Amino acid sequence: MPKKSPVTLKQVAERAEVSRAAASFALSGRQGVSEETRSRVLRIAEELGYSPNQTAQNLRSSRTGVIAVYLPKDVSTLSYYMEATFGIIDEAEQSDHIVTLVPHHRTVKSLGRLHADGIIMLDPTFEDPSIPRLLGLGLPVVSGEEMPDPSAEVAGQVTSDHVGSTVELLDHFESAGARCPAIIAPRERMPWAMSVEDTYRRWCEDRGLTPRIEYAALAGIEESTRRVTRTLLDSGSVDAIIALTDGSVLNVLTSAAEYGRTVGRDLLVAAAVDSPLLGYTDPAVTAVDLRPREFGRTCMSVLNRVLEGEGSPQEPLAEAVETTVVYRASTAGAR
Amino acid sequence: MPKKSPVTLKQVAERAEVSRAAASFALSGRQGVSEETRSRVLRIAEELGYSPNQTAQNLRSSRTGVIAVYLPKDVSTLSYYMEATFGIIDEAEQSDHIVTLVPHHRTVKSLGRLHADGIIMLDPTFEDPSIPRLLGLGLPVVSGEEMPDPSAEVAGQVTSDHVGSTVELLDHFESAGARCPAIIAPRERMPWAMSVEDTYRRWCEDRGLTPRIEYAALAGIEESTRRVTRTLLDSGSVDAIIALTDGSVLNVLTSAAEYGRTVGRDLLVAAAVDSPLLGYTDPAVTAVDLRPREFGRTCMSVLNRVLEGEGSPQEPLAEAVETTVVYRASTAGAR
DNA sequence: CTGAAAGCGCTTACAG
DNA sequence: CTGAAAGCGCTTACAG
Repeated sequence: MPKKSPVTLKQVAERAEVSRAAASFALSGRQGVSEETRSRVLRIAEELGYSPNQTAQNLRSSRTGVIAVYLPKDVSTLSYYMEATFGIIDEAEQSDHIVTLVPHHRTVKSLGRLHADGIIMLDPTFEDPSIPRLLGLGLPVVSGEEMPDPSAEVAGQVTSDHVGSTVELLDHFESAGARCPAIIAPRERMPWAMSVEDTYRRWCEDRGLTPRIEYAALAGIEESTRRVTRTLLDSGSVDAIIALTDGSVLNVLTSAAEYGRTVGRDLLVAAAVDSPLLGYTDPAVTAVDLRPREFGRTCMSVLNRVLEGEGSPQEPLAEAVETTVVYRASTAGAR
Repeated sequence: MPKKSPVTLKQVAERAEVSRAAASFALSGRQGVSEETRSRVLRIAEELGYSPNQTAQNLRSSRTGVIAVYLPKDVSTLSYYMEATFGIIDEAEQSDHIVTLVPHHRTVKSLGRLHADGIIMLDPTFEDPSIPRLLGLGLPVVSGEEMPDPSAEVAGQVTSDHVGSTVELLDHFESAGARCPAIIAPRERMPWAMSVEDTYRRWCEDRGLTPRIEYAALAGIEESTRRVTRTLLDSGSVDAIIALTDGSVLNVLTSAAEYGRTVGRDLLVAAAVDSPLLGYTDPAVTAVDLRPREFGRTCMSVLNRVLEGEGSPQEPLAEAVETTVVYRASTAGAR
């Protein structure tokens, strides 16, 4: 296939017998050109298959046309992030931005080469050294879930109601007969997970229960989840578990089986993040649907508003995305 | 944070008291500037935190700096694609490209606005209407796994040895005592899956066995996998199953349990794609490690060679990535 | 070894 | 209502 060189504005203008400026005005819908000329230019542009050179447009408007998305490390098994990323992509099309993923191994130096109009950080973690570096780039940042450092100057923030969903899950456990719920949280401390954790602690406190919290590292989450699940089950009394990630909950099921526990009857299990897998495990697992696609779209639409000048570091834009608990067999209870 | 406008070449040149051209030469390591001048320019660039404006460079060199990656639809649960994408990203940094994902809903029109230097298609499927459109853009394409239409003019192709790994799995089944293996393939026809299927058919034929093949759609793969697994188990004779995707194999495990079959003993199960989950299910599932990260890197390095002028539609570049079967408890066999 | 100039494709004040 | 010109930041032939 011969690399046909793309049609330029100049060619459209020549064919339409107007100046490039006039052609540009016609295409952009700007005033200053007669209706007749405009429609002619549009028709010719269509015929020629003209598509403006984004690079030139970007240079002219001194923007990059790029949105950088930063995900936590070691999350390839979590469909949440892929869904959220596609949500961002959907919305980014509206503002003619392309979306690129920031690799994790980046050094300070290579980060300096990251040219973007804005950054979306999903689930920023406390220990991640890239986060301050990314913030230091001086680009507008929208965080999906809270920033680990609340003083970080983000232009916008999108959150889910983890407090509400956690209370709902715990109340559901309780009404299904559980008396000693535990949670398994990611070792990497992320604000959303800590919010779940805090909510859980408070819920326990209100009832005079001792919280039972175990941590599993995201790198090798399967292995560590199995280990901590055993720890929880060894203790004997635990009768319900919330695993914070969708992948790890599978390992809770497996470990439970080894202990002769029947999930959904004498051990209730739920996940703080839903995934397509969880509807079809045995038993199917109750989980919180965080609507990752919508979450991603919301992050990007907030960023678009920021890029248009809304919000400020003092008054960051904030949005929340609805969540829903999806009840399945794993929390049916003994009755 | 005040949006500090980035340092330009002009500023570096002025500080170094040379022309922009000289500064450019110094930075690019090109001849035509004294060593002394070069080191001074480099030092000043460093001091000022200069980073060339990619957009301007791209415009100048009439490239976009963008690689578009196209994934099959409905694969968010498959870690393979996320890993492969990050592999592509790693390698794309070498050639100063950023990587963007192509959304699926794109119309012909919006595809026209896809400005990229090249396209990497992972696991192109037969029925996907976007594929001919993407090919029609006239950009160099590297396909990860074969193209559905072998006459499609791709500039490069990266494959895994599915024939070898499938035979290895089947032989392993056989030596573990299985006599009637079946496979569950994605309904969306992809060349790699068909290659597994063909290999399976031939393997059966060689032994006078009747092939047992069921199909599961990627959209809702969990549900359909359970259904077809039941179909296979209802028949009674099936004693081994290869599920082609990592997500669906979990549903095979679940369904098997419902039928009172003990996976790893009276039912052997394996997956044609490994994932971190499979090492920690109960039992752990034998699977083919396709080295997705390396696969992605290879796709991008092939594309880089194409962009540098290697290969041609008549003589596309071809690379293969090694695979390894990872043996786990699900195929241990009765002995 | 270095500088002045042209140009990548676009948009937008500024004159007419 | 339209055209000529400048400029986004860079690179590279072309003169000196």
